[in-house]
Amino acid sequence: MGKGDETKMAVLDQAVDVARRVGLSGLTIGSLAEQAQLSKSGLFGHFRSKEALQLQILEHARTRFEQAVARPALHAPRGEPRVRELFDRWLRWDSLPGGCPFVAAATEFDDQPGAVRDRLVRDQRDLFDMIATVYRTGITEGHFREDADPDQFAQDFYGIILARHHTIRLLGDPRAETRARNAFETLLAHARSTASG
Amino acid sequence: MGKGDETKMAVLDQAVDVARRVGLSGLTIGSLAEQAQLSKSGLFGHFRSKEALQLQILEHARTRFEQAVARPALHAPRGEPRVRELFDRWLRWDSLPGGCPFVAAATEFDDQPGAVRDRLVRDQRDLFDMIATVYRTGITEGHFREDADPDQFAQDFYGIILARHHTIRLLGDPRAETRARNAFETLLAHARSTASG
DNA sequence: GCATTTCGCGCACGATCGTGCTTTTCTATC
DNA sequence: GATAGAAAAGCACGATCGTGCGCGAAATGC
Repeated sequence: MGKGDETKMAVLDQAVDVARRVGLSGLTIGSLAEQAQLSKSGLFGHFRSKEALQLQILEHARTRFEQAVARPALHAPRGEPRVRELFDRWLRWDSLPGGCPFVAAATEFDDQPGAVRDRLVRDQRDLFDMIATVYRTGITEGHFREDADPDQFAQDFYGIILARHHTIRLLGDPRAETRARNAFETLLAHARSTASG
Repeated sequence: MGKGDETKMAVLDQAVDVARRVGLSGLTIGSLAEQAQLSKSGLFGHFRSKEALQLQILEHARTRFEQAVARPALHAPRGEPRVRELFDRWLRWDSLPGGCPFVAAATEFDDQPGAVRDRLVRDQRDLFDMIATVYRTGITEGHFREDADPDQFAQDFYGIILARHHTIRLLGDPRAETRARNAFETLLAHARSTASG
């Protein structure tokens, strides 16, 4: 990896952190350059436009998410343990300073058509699919009821995370963490085959 | 109401709609003036700064929310019917073009200290308190279990709404609506005294 | 160790941002 | 219908936005 890619990666690393706090459009090239200790044009040279920068930030964030959440979760035993690991790691991911960058980006771009939104949609869809898939393996493992809808589970799963995200980040209520875990336990209990009804 | 307040209200009406789509900081005075068919300075004169404008947009949005969601819900019979009415109207509120403006503003400002954030925190807290209170009356009415935590219910309630918000607005998946209602029914079933365990 | 590519900086551009000041146009009151 | 006061427009400001060009410095390949 040459010098160029090296600084580019360093910039993207910081950019993802900034995007967590101010979002993808709140992020400005000037301020990002200042934080990276680069000139505005020096930084700009690595990306050919702001939109390209935003896209690469998303891509970089996705890589980080896969490293920190998705891939490790898949190393847990199939079924309920894997679902738990996924949830646990997701909460930690969202607990990093600024929260999950995808949540910020999603609310920013859900009404602004373009390449960024398209990319975001793809990522979000993959996220949902992953939850549903992990849940499905729990069904085949016999941990969960067979008559359950994995997509329903995915949306419920994500709702718990989102509610905690909002409650902690805006209200700063630390009990949101416990409530999220409570909700998750209830969700699991409802999904377990032994609790089927 | 003089001419001034009249146009001011008209501006705020449009501003809330714009804020639903682009948020409070995405909103620019120039574009808002253009949409309101006013000159930039003509519009600006009604508010003394952009922050003041943002605060008044929030205030206006809150008024609208109370008219469309909170107050009508309180006219429903105490207990479960009231909770249902609240949920139903909230979904309709979030289904207006651009979605709930508070969701957009919350993710925008949860990391930016200032008067806007303070105001937002107060509103969000009131929202949560309202859900919890409505739920509490359901306990005293004997509709819900007595050993339930109203704050837990509030967070779960809001999570269902948020998940639907994200899924519909970004992924455009119409099934999110049904899933949200399913989740709500499950939440209620779990809260009912007859389903206590 | 030199030649060549790459990288980063300085500078400048047009546009737009939020915000004031001054003037004109409209409203409301007598 | 004249007049005082409010409302809106016109215009300009400094700042910052994203973006381009050209040059020196640094890294890379032979």
